[in-house]
Amino acid sequence: MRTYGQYCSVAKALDVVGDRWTLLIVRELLLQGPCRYTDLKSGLPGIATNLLADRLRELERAGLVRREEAPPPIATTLFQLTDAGNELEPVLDALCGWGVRYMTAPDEGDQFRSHWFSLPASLFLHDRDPGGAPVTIELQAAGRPAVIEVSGGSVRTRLGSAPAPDVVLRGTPQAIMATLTGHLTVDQAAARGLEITGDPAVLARLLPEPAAGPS
Amino acid sequence: MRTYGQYCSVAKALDVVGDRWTLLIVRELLLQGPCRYTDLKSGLPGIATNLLADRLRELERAGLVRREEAPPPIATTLFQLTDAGNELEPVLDALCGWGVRYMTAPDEGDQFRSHWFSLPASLFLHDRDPGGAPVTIELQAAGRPAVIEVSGGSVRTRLGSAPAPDVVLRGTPQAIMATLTGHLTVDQAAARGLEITGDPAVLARLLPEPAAGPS
DNA sequence: CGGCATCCTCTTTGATACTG
DNA sequence: CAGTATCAAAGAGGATGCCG
Repeated sequence: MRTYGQYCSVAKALDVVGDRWTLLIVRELLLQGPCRYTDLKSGLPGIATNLLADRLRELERAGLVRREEAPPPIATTLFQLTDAGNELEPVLDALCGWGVRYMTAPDEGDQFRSHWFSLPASLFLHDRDPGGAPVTIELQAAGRPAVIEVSGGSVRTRLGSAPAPDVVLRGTPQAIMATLTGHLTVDQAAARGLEITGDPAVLARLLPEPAAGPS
Repeated sequence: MRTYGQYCSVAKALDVVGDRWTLLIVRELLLQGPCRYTDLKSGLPGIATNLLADRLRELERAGLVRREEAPPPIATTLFQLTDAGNELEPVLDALCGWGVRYMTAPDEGDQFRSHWFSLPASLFLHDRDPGGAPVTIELQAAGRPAVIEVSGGSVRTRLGSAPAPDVVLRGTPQAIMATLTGHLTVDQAAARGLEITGDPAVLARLLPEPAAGPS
């Protein structure tokens, strides 16, 4: 394990989570909760299997990940974050917030997974009416649908469908992302192909004030 | 430039700043302001010079760093962060906050620079009496002294000495770090060799509530 | 299938030396 | 001062094999 050899908090943090893929593995475990090896691999398109195994071992040694042998009938290994691992969430949030500037059009060949909407959703959506009735928004992009559930002022996202969502957003990951992050207004997004059905007031309650310039 | 190929804000951020040394270079430019190549190298003990040159080029191409040829009489190149670069501060803050858990004893051979106190200082010190008189605290560890300046509720740190500091902390980087982050109370730190001179009330005004367990 | 380990190639890094 | 050049070592990526 190569370290920076600097007595600095940032350098020490990067000694532990600065290796390639490491923070993305933490992202998966944060967003998905306890995961099987195969779940991790499919949530991390592009990772080499030996690298995933290596990193999981390192994360375990560092005390960020705990490995649990689920008993039969499950009979599989589950990987989950420890407290120290969960406490990386502010780091992921900050990176997510800084990285949205690059979330314009996907690059050629970019992969996408619906649960990746979770971080931007909780980072950018805020309930302006925390006492109001709970609402759900279904997101339909490539792959599986996702649901944003808002209640009591908290915003949570999970994979799956809602029985009767208040709003459905259907379109490319890019269009949905731009709407969630406030990069496009609802009208602008609709004009670019985002299908919006349901109650517009729910979106007005949650979406951030859109930024100045369009695009 | 190797990318993760994932349409996710975190992955896109790491595509840009995820390489080894990159975030530490940003740290230096954030803490030190515009820097000469040599200043950067001495603030990044352990970096290979070709790697520093490579990274600076990449950071410039990515629009995080601007290179400026200072005219004579200075006649040197200055590297400074652009707005996009400066906006990485929340990422550095989050990493710093998460990394303090590893700031126990320095590892064998760890290097230290006094300006590295800046991040923990602004992260952990808070002025409980923002209307009170401005105060300064001088930190004397290895290398050059540093000064924490508190006024109008803001906490700033710079290299150098204060003419008449309200408090002087003198000791190992570890002892000072533990005190600033609230890992040790003033009394505990003093018992472990930290020399504290000046007005104790100033520290009480600024230091965080110390955590439960000692060490 | 789930959870890796091995083998091989290619790229990145680190250390050192040298230059305008 | 601000890098470039060189080279060995480490790490990443990809394919495939193995074992319960």
